[in-house]
Amino acid sequence: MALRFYNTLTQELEDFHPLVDNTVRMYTCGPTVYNFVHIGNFRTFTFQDILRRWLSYRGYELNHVMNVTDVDDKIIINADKERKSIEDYTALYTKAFFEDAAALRLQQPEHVSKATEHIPMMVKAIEELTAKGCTYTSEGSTYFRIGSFPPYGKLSHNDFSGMRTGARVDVDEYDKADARDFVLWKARKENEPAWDTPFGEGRPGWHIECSAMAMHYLGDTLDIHAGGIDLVFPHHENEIAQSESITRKPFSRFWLHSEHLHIESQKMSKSLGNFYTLRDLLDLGYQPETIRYLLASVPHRKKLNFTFEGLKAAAKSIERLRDFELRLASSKLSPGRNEELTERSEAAIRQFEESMDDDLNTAEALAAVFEYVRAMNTALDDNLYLEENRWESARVLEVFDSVFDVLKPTQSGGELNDSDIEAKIEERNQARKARDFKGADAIRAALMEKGIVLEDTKDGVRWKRK
RNA sequence: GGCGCGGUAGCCAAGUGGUAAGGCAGAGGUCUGCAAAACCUUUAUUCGGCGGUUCGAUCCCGCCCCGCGCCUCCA
Repeated sequence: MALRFYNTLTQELEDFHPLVDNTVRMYTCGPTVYNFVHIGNFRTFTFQDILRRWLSYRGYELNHVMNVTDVDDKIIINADKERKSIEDYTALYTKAFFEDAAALRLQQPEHVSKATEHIPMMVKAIEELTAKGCTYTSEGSTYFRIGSFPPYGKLSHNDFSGMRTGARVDVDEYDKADARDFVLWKARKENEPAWDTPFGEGRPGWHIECSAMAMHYLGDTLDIHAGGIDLVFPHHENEIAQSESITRKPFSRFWLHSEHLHIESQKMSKSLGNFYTLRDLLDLGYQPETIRYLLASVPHRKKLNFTFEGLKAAAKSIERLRDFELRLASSKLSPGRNEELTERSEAAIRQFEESMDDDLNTAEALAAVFEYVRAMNTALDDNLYLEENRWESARVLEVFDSVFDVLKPTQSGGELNDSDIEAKIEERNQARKARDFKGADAIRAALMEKGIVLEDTKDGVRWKRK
């Protein structure tokens, strides 16, 4: 089965191929850096990371642009409250965002583009729109005239004809000709950052930022545009209106949207106050990869209900896979190859690939891995697993981890280094040999105290960090 | 009201017109000096409700109930 994605634009699953050569031109809406982003936001960024990794796995080159919105209403208000400059204020949260993203093992897009560094591209885009008669000005601000773009609503599948009015409608503090119109350029206000342009001093509206930067780096037509589902309307709809009005070409071939992270059956959001940041969860003692696993384990088009029970389950799931990895590495195996297991390994990879190809069905892909692990454990128990099968299983885990990236522990730390631990274990083995179980148990307990778990197996003692 | 998504075991959740993946938790077992850990087995006659289509529906259609999202900023 070919790689396919559900496209919000067509509301269908479609086979995916890049338009030009082997490179996927992709744009994703990044954070607005007015605060710490929460793990609901990171669900979307984790989805985008899984998408990236799977496209890479499938042999495509990536040209991925993510914006950072570093000038907007909230930023201006918050920075003012804290009496910081916009630059200092956004620098803080931009840094925090990328630290958190790194902790979650999110790959960096090829281009991270800050809005404030791309004002000329936005100005050019607005001028082009004006030349095409798609704009008007009102009280110093420039607006996009929705009436000039008949397909408006094609992404969100909304029919806006009922809202079409000739009357002037006052919405917010701006004066628009039509309720649907949106601002391209906001007139300068007192104490706000502003850029001088042919159409007046001011700052960009949110939507033009993404259109301008996407087209600047990726050309007229993108292969994929992705973001959270709440951006479908109006943000992505507006991007289409702007870009396609300029180019008269499709702005993006595929639109991929991820569902929300819920908490107690409600959208996790800043405004509801029901959110956790990554830092919150790390402070509670959870590992970043546990959160990554949880966010990645449910397919992106499904709502995911966040619970601490779910988080603990994620941690245990990772542990099960790491235990298998450790068992593989530490088992004494007879020489040879079990062909049946070889086939089983190939089948596992095939199932994993087919699941991921199917609109990134991570839940099904995980099932393939866990079924495989159980089968191999059983074979190990029954001494049917042979030396030559070892690398095949390693390959299965490698494929899995090239996407999920959770097997390597984040903390290699702890007070004891490996050789200290090995020495203690040897000490305990001597005590056991001498039937000094009290002494042996004391060593075991001391290690346990430091987070080192010992397992007595038929192949000797195995240990891991808890 | 319009548009969109969903309701599957205690929890998180796949999935298919032919009789329910996987993970966690629970129960049993194996291993062990004991333990822990690990591993194995097991757990839904049933997929929100009612009709319909069909030889057969959890999966298709209709209606209803419930939850969520967007329609203003929002991942």
